[in-house]
Amino acid sequence: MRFAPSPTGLLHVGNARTALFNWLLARGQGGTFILRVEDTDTERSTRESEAGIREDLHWLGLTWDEGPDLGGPCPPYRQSERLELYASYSRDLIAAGQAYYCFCSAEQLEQERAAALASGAPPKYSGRCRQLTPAESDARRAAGEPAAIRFAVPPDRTVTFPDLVRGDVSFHTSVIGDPVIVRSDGGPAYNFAVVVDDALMRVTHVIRGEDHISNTPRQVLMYEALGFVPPIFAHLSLVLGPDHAPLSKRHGATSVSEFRARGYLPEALVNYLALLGWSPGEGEELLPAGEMARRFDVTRVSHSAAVFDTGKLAWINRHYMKQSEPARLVALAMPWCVSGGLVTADTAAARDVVGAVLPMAIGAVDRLDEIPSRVAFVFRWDAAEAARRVAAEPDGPRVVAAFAEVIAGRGPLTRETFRAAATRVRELTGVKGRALFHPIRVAVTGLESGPELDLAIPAIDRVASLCHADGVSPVPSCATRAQIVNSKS
RNA sequence: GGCGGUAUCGUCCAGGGGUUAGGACACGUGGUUCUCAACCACGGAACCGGGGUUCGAAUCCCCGUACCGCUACCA
Repeated sequence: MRFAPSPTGLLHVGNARTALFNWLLARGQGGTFILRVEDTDTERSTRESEAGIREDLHWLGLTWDEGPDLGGPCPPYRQSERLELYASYSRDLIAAGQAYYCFCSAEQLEQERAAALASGAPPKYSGRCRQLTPAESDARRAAGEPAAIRFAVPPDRTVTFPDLVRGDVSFHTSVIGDPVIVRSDGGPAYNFAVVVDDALMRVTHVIRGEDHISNTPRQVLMYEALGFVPPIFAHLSLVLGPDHAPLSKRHGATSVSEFRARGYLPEALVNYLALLGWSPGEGEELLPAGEMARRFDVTRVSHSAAVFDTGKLAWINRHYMKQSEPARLVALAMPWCVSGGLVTADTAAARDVVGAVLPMAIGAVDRLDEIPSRVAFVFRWDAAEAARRVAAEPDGPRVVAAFAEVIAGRGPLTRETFRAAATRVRELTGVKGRALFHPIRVAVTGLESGPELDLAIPAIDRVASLCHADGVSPVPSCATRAQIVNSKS
C-alpha cells in the first residue's frame, strides 16, 4: 500500500483519511506501507510542505515502512528524483507506437476545447499529432519545437476494472482523450508517474479518493501498454462539509495541523476519520488504531460521501481526554496553558500546577484549547468582585464568615477536609444546600457556576501552595480568599 | 453538455425479499450532584420519487430526480 501526497500545502483531513485507510489495510494484513512524494508540479511543491505532511502523519501515528526519509528497496521515493525512469518508459512507449509527440500549443488546445464544449461534444484532445509520422516529429523536435508526449488511447474499447468499494467500473475509450504523459518541459504528468511508480514499487492495492476514479481507465491502459499488471483499486468517497459541499476552509479547520492546533488528540482524530465511511461492526466505535487495523475491510467501506461532523469528533476527543494518563494530558495541555497565561513557562513546577487544575477541566471540555478558560478562575481571582457577589447572596456574608473561620490556619484543603469544613459551616450557620455552597463558590472562585467545589477547592489550595515556584504566578489560598471576602463584606 | 459515481433518522454507521428498520453523535425530557459540564434513564427522529419483478420490495431491476467527481502540459 502507499500514500502519495503532493507537497503543495497542508495535509487535508480528507487526505489523512485516505492515508489512514491505506495504513489500516497495510497494518491489518501485514503489508508494507510506502510514503511517496508526488512533487512533479515543481511550481507548487515545496520541501516545507513535504516536511509538514510527514510531521502530521507522524503525529497521527501513521507510520510508513518506506519513504523519502527512510529509503527502502525501491528508491527514490520522491518523483522529482525519478525523472530518468519516466523518460525511459516514455521512450519505450514511443518506440512501441503507444505514445507520440504532440506539438499543439496551449492556445490551440484551449480553442478546441471551447469549440467542443460549445457544440456539445466531449472536450477531449482531437488526436491531431497522432497522425504525425516519426520522421515529421523528429524533424520538428530537431528544429527546437516544444513537444509533449501523449499516450495513444486505443479506440473503441471498454475498459473495466474492479474496485474494492464499488465493484466493477467501466469506461469506454471513446470518451478518453489521449492524455499527456510527459509535459513539454520534460516533467512527467501525474497519470503516467503514478503508473510507473506504483508498478515499480510493486504496489498491490491503491486506495485513493473518488476524484481519481475517472483517471483510472487511462492508467489501466498504461499498465497494459507498459506490460505491468494493474494494482487493485479502491476509491473512497469524498469528505463533505455540513452544507454537502466538499470540505473546505470556510467550514473551519480542514488540515490536520489545524485540528492539532485546536486541541484535538491524534488518536481521537484517527478514530473519527476511520468511522467516516467505515465501521468496525457490532456497534463499536471507540477503538484504538491497532484494533481497527485488525478489523479493517476495504470491501465494507461506504460508497457515499460523508459529512464531517465536528460534534462527533468532539465527543470522541472528550472520550480520549478522559482516557489519557494524567501526566500525558498535562504535557499535551501545557502549550495552551502557557499561551492562555495560566503559567508563564513549561517548567516542572508549572506542570504540577496544571496537573492540579486539570481534573476540573477533563470531562467538562471538548478540546485541550478550552482548558485555560475553564480553570482561569484559579489564577484570576478578583477580591472586590467576589466580595460584591457574596454580599448579594441572602446568607452569603454569614456563610463566608463561618467558612473563613473554620478553615483559618488549616493549611491547604483537600477534598476531605473541605467536606468536613462545609459540614461544620452548616452546623454553625444552619444553612444548607445551594444556600450554603453557592456563597462559598462565589467567594472562592468568583464564579456563579463552574467546576464542583470538591474539585475546585483542593485545586486552588494546591496551586496556592506551589505559588512561588518558577514559571508560576502566585495565587491566594482558599483560606486567604475567604478571609479577604469576609473582611470586605 | 458528456462520462462516471452515490442515495437508510439532522449527521455517521448497521441491516437487508417478510424486522416493532438497529447503534452512535446531536437534540428533547427526567434523574443525580452545591451550579454548568459530565454521568444515568427515557423519548422524538429515516429506507429520494415512479414504475417493474414477486404472495410480499426499504432490500432485486429499470427510469427519473438530487448530489458529488472527472472532463488540464494540477495532482
